[in-house]
This record gives sequence, structure tokens and C-alpha cells, in this order.
Amino acid sequence: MVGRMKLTDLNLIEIFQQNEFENLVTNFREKHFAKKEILFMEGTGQNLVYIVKKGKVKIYLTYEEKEFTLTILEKGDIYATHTRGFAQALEDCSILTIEASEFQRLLKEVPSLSMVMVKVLGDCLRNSIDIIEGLAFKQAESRIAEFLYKLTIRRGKETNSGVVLKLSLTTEEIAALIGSTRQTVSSLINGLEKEGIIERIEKKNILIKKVEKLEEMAKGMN
Amino acid sequence: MVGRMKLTDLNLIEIFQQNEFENLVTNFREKHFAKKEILFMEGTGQNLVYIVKKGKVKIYLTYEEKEFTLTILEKGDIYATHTRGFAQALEDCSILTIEASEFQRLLKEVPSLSMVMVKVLGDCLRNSIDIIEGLAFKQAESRIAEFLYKLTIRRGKETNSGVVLKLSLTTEEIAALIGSTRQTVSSLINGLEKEGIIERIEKKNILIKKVEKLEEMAKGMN
DNA sequence: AGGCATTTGTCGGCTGGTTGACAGAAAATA
DNA sequence: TATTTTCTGTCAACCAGCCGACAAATGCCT
Repeated sequence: MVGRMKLTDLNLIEIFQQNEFENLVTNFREKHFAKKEILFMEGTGQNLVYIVKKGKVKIYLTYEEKEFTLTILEKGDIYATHTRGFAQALEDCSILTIEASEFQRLLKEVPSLSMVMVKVLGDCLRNSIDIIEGLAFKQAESRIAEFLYKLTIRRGKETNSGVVLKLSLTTEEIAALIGSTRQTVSSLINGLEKEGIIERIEKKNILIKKVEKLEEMAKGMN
Repeated sequence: MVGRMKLTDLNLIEIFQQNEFENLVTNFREKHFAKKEILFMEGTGQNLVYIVKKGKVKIYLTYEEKEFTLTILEKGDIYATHTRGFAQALEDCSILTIEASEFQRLLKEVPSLSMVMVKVLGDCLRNSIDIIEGLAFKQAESRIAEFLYKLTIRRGKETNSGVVLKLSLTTEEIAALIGSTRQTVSSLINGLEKEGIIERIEKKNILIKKVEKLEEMAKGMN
């Protein structure tokens, strides 16, 4: 889902509805998780593959009360417990699961499925390298700008007053996504508002007033 | 090759020598690159897949004279130009290349090959998440400790005076691998020596005196 | 409406790490 | 061997961003 942190842009659910994959879904088991529930934790032996059917799931790393959000999965996204990270439901959700070993069997039986997987993993890899780039080279301000910019491109709604972005994340959640702290994000975002680049409007919505400016900042040339 | 930054631990060269892949190699073209030569740059349209047959290749990101090394490929490692990053030969090397489109054709024809690719990409992904974890949570000192620790485990040679590590990297190259600067790495490593954890012996070789201590520091609990 | 919990803004103080600069050591080259 | 290049160590100055703390604002529940 969320801007630069998106792990893949293939929608597995849609793919599975295609001709050749038609009865593939029958191999999966549907599970439901309530908001805030943990879907899986890193390092617990069980190897499962998850496909999000409904809802949002946060994939994150933790370390001594700190948290870094790798991505937020949405409908059609896939993740496997043996990759790395923890998963938590951000809202009530339905998940299709399958044993990793079983999934591997499917991979063997349906060659084109593993081509899909190659694509999925390639996307994941490219995106995680984007994250590395941000952390290694860019300042918090650029990372926020990049985060907002990508979200704007993907989700921004054109209105008569400008591009509006519905941002259903707390300051702290944004901090976890860009690898910073609540306080820093707070003042940086306020800074953007003072510069007239964005403007908060009612209820977690922000109006992006200067998209180009955001884009430029995202590149990190300060 | 290099500790934590290793992208994959499958040796493609060996795999290709197996029965079922026997004549796969014939699809590749062998190229040679001299030390310091650039194999490919990010964003140049051409899509190639590279397999290292001989030598070492640095995969890195750059940004305004800065550099971050994602990994150093060795014999049997694979990389694709469309993933991300630049590639430079660290020593003279032989590379097997193939057009990405051609490679995709092979993937279709040889299903078990794409299973190998799923494994390779999975490894890459897991490793890049390790890098993210280091950058997001750990201090430079822990990252160096981790770097040395992993290298010790993989490459350290037991001798009568302790575990010896041949480190053919400059301070600056280490800095690029852990995401820091020459100066910081220099003083941190000297610190490790003063604490009696490591000891430089002749010619880029270091003696690891307290492996457990390194391991502990690598976890980042300061 | 009232009360509790979560979220946000904003301070200073502190610090890890970068930057630049320079000298000495080591290695490569002639 | 001499000379140039690369590499290493070590300073002091500076700063982005973290941390803790507190107050205000907002949202949520009964």
C-alpha cells in the first residue's frame, strides 16, 4: 500500500481469478484476524504463506521497543513467514494461508505460478533496496517528502482545491515507516505546512499544494 | 561474499553443472571485465542477467559522491540489471550473461530453474531486510561488529593463535558496506583493538581474539 | 456530558556521526 | 631507489535527530 514501502504491485487475488489459476484458491485456507491482532511473529517455526484478501496488514521489524515498518500489505499482496518480520492487522482482515511446503508443491505443479513469484519477489527486492537507499543517503525530511509524494501519486484524489490525500496514519506510524521518531516527523510535517507545500484539512486529510516541490525534496537535494 | 550483505547463498555455477541443467550454460555468453571496470549502471535500458564465474563484483548504490555497497558477488552469484544498483569489478572477472528476455524463456522451459530463482530472490530479500534492520536500529559500532562477526563465521581460519580473518578491504570499503564513513570506521576499529577484541596482524589480516564479544556487540545491546 | 486514552506540538539537552583538514604510513609506479 | 598515489589515524567543529518531559488537543466510550 504505502508509497515507497510497497513490497509488490501484483495483485495475487486477481491473478488467481484468471483462467489458468482458477482452482488454485481451493488449496488455501481462509483465516480472519481482528484489528491489532498479530498474524505471525518472526522466528516461530511455522512456515506459512499469506495472501491478503481483505484488510491491511503491517509488516514490521522490532528491536528494543523500536519499530520499523517495512510495508503495509493490502488486498492481493503476499507474504511468507520465513521472509522476515512480524505481521499485525491494522484493521479486521481476511487472509488466505497455505503451508509453505504445500505452496512449494503448487509451485512445482504450476510453473507459471513460480514465474509470478519471481516477479513478486523481484518487486519486493527492488522496494527494499529503495528503503535502504533512503536510510543510507537521505535525511528524514527527504524521506517524509518521498513518502508523501509517492502516496500522492498513487492515492491522491484530484479536487477543485488541489490534490487531497487521505492519510489514516498517526505521526508515530509515519515515523515507523520512514525510520524516524514521532517528534521529528511532527515538526518536519509542520515545517512542510509552514512552507505552504501541504495543508492539513479536516480529519487526517491533507491537501498537497505543491506536488513538484515535494517531488524535488524527495530526491534529497537540500 | 561479504558477511551480512551477502545477497544469496546458492551457487548457480554449481547448480548449472547438475544433471538437469546440464546444457543450460550454452545459453549464456561469457564476458570478461578488468578490475575496476563497471559491468553495468543503473537505469541504462539494457536488461541482462549476470552470473559470476570468476572474480568479485561490487553491487552498490550511489548518491552525490556517496556510495553504499549492497553486496559483493562471488563465484556462483547472480544479479540482474533491472533489480537496482551499479556493478563494478573488484578484480578481473569472468561473467556469464544472458538477455533478461532470453532468461525468462529459460524460466518457462525449465520449471525447476524458476524454483531456484524463487530461492535466490528470497535470500536476496531476507538479506536486504537485514541491512535495513542494521541501518534502522543499530549504531555504527554494532554494524561493524556484525560485519566482522559474520565474516569470521564464514571465512575465519582457525590457527593456533586464534581465528584469523583475511580482510582485503580498505577502511573506506568497509564504511560503504556498513553505511558509515571512513573516519568513523577507522576509530571504531581501533577502539575494538584497544578493547582487545581484535588485533591487526600483518597485511590486512586481523586476529579475532574474542568472537563471543563481537557476536554480543553485533546484537547491538550497548 | 464527562472522563479516560490516545495523539500531537514543542521545548532543551545531549550525542553519534559527519565533514574537512592535515600528517604520516603504506603501497604502487616509475 | 625515488616519487607519486592511496590509505590510515586523528583532530576539532558542527549538526541532525533522538530522548524525556510536559501541555494541549483530539478522539472514544459509557
